[in-house]
Amino acid sequence: MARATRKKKAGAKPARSARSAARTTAPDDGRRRPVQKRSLDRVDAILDATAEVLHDEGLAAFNTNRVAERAGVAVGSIYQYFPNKEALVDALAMRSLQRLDRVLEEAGFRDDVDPGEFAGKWEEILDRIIDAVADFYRNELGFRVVWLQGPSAELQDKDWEHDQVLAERLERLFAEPLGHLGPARRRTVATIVVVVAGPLFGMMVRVGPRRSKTIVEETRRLLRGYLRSHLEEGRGTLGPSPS
Amino acid sequence: MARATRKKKAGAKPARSARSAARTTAPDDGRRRPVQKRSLDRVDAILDATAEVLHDEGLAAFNTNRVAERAGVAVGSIYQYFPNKEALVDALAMRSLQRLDRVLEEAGFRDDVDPGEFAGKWEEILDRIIDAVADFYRNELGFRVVWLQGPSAELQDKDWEHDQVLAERLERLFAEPLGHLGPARRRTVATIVVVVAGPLFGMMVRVGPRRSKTIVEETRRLLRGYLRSHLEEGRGTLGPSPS
Amino acid sequence: MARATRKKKAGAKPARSARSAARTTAPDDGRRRPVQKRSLDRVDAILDATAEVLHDEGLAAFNTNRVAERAGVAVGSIYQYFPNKEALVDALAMRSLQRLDRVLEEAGFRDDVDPGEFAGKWEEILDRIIDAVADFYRNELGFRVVWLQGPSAELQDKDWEHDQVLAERLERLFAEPLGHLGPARRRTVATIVVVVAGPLFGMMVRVGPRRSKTIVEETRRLLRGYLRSHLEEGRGTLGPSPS
Amino acid sequence: MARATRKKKAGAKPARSARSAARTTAPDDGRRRPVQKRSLDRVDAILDATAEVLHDEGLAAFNTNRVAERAGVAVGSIYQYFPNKEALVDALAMRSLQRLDRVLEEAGFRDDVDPGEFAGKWEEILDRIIDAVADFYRNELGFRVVWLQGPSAELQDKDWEHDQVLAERLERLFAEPLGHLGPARRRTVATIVVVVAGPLFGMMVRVGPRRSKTIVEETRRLLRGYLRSHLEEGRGTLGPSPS
DNA sequence: AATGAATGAGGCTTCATTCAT
DNA sequence: GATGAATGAAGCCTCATTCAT
Repeated sequence: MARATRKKKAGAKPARSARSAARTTAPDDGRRRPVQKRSLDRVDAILDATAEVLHDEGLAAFNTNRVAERAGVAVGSIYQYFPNKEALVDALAMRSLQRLDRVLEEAGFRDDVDPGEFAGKWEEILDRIIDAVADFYRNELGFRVVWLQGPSAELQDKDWEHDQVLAERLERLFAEPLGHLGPARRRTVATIVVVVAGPLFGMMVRVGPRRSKTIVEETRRLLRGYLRSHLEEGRGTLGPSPS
Repeated sequence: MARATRKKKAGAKPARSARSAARTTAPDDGRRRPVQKRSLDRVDAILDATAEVLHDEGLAAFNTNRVAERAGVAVGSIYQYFPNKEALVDALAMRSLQRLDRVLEEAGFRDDVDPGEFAGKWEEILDRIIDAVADFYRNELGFRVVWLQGPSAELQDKDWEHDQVLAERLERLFAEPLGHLGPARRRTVATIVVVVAGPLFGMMVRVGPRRSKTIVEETRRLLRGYLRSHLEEGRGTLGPSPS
Repeated sequence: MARATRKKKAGAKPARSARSAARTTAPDDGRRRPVQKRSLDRVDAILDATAEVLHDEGLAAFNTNRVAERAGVAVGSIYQYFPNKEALVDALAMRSLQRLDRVLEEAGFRDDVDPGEFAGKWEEILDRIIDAVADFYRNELGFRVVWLQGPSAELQDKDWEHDQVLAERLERLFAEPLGHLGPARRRTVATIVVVVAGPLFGMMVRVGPRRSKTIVEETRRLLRGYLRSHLEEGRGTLGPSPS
Repeated sequence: MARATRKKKAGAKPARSARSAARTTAPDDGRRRPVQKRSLDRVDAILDATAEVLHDEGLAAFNTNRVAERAGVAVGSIYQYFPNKEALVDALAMRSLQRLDRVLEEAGFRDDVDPGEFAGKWEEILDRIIDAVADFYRNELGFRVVWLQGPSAELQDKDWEHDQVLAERLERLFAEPLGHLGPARRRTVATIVVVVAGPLFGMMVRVGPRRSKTIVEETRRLLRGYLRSHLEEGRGTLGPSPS
């Protein structure tokens, strides 16, 4: 959940937590509502405004006054919840990351899944993930904006950490079928899958819907193929040929 | 998602690592000019300083006075050659891109190559490219800094355009063997190869040399596998199995 | 020139040393109220907090929120009792001044003393005053803080006025033995005694207890000597020599 | 001499030193010119403006924009020479202190004076000092303003240090005739003389010229008397009686 | 052409004060 | 009365850009 990053000297009154991460992706009623509506509380409003400003006007035009204006609050209110300008971007990033996690989990990429079970249907899950994340990239304004535009060194670290978490999860789920690779290589393989996916989703957003569809298919092929090549090697010389 | 990680903060003028990639590798005309040195003219010095400041101190600390100081010139001199601050980053980006092009061409990824000939030895060329670009990423400070760190919207456009150029070239070289794909899809496939390569090279730089080697191998496998899967499909049911 | 030295910076809630000097020493009415405690009512709590903040964190860090926090009340409550920030410092100053007056009166420096009687034992009373005031300076946090640190122009006026009141009282008590001086000069002499005493008390607080004792003695000598020189002049050529 | 206090990160280009401390007090031509004229260079102009603002509008109204305005320079120029607002006050204080030193030295209170010689004419020198310093207090705008109005904790430390320096000098000059006091007590006596003088000079400035004259006389009497009382004690039981 | 001091608009942040609860 | 979140004016400081030397 979005939560102000605070470093103030004195008594920290943590911000009213902004939750409702799922809201974003829940196909409430069939009609996809414009995500990023007027938020429930001020923190969300401020983060939404941050995303909007970054997206609409760019990093250069991103300043506290602009954000306050867009959020419909006074500048001072920003500092009630965030220690400084940078914290805004950080918090937005974290909120997006957590929303992404939610999306991934709903798509079946979860820690609590039985690895054996997962191995049997990973291709199906991969498909669902691709669709869900593509959707997420399209709708979560903050995500594109922060991660593709102006990540600070700290954010890049956070991003890398998050990638590692996802890679670990992937690794765990494939631990057995990829057992023939050493743990180090297995980890690298998992990381590559995670890392490579990013720009592909980015492409999907950038291009029109028609081409986007093609990219989804190619992403599927690329990732499936890569994983399969490793899985088959583990299974012996002869595996079933891919469709 | 993953991008380059940067950590250093201030001071510590690191080995002025910008090494004029183009010149370095091109024994242009017999007369070897002093390579690996402080740049020959002011513009280069300024761009080198730009890269250094961005790399060592981050986007936030990047300003004209800092650059002038690092470059050993007066602020005013910057404005002799560049209309404004942004132009510095743009120029650095373009210089890096040109150097990358040079590296790619030297590795055999050229427009003037005969497509037929290329088809026969593409895997070998791909390997050479991977090695060469990995090297480039490691050594060209400006490249990492600008492209992996804080690309503005404009730069992202430039980056995308450059990717398109490379994708077109790739597409042309593979025009015949990938003929069974429509031109649109063929273009997408080529673009994906180009786009996906970026973060992989980024990883190579980020991690230690040992793991970097593994990533190179996996990159090879990923890209070869992807291209091969398309190539084989075009060749009929049975293609020669890969080594 | 010399003024109180302050060093501490943040945190470290020191023993809430404000001790309601007036109450402390005045067994007002038989009912002993809890002394040396957190102040009894909000106004006192707020003024105590004002003194603490000024003392511990300095004038720059002195603000209404900080005071409210330290006092354990809401900012709004400050405005229940004080019209604005400045009024806090003013009120603290006045409270300290009143406490000082009380101390002086207890030491025998009173308006209701008979001048004749006073003339006979002024040296003894002066000694008592010096001891009592030195004590007061040491214990009354607010006093040091406000008067020795950053008195505004207005406060300086108040200080000056208070000095005048004390000087008048001194003048009245010495009216007869100093009759040979004109009233104007008599007034100046009295003022000088009062004004000069301030920094001497300041020194006593600043230095260690050993040196403080020496300063007390020298202060005694300085003031006694000064007053005596005028008194003797009035008494004719030959006065009894001092011990 | 006034000199910008700089703490900048990078290459410190010390400000154009502002000298001409003496100018202030030199009775050039009999007519006392309004001291604090338009200064010779920017640093002096800025410090003069600082003094003026502090004096005319008070500490509360003292802000960088106001100073820049008064000095007739851009805000940015202040930061060319001073790291921050506080440094302005510090520098002003130091400039004044150094001018005071100059005045004291011209009045004969110097380190290079022979102690024996000094002992013979100390009363005369004391008179000259009192006159000169009284003059200085009256004319050196910055001095009154900084030392009597808003000294920060740091400034108070500096002030105390300066007092110590003067006290040491005094002690040295009186080393022999006050030999009967231990060094510690001798030091205290000297310090008291220095410390007590401050508020007396302050008074001289505050009151009208008539009363000021009286205060000068009383100051003379107070300090002479105090020093004499110690000197005579050292000289045996019977010393020549003072005039 | 080179220099770098000067400029001043603009951005970040603080904090006195208000006022709805 | 008490509370403390909200407000937004005001102040500090930075830094892109100019221009006299």
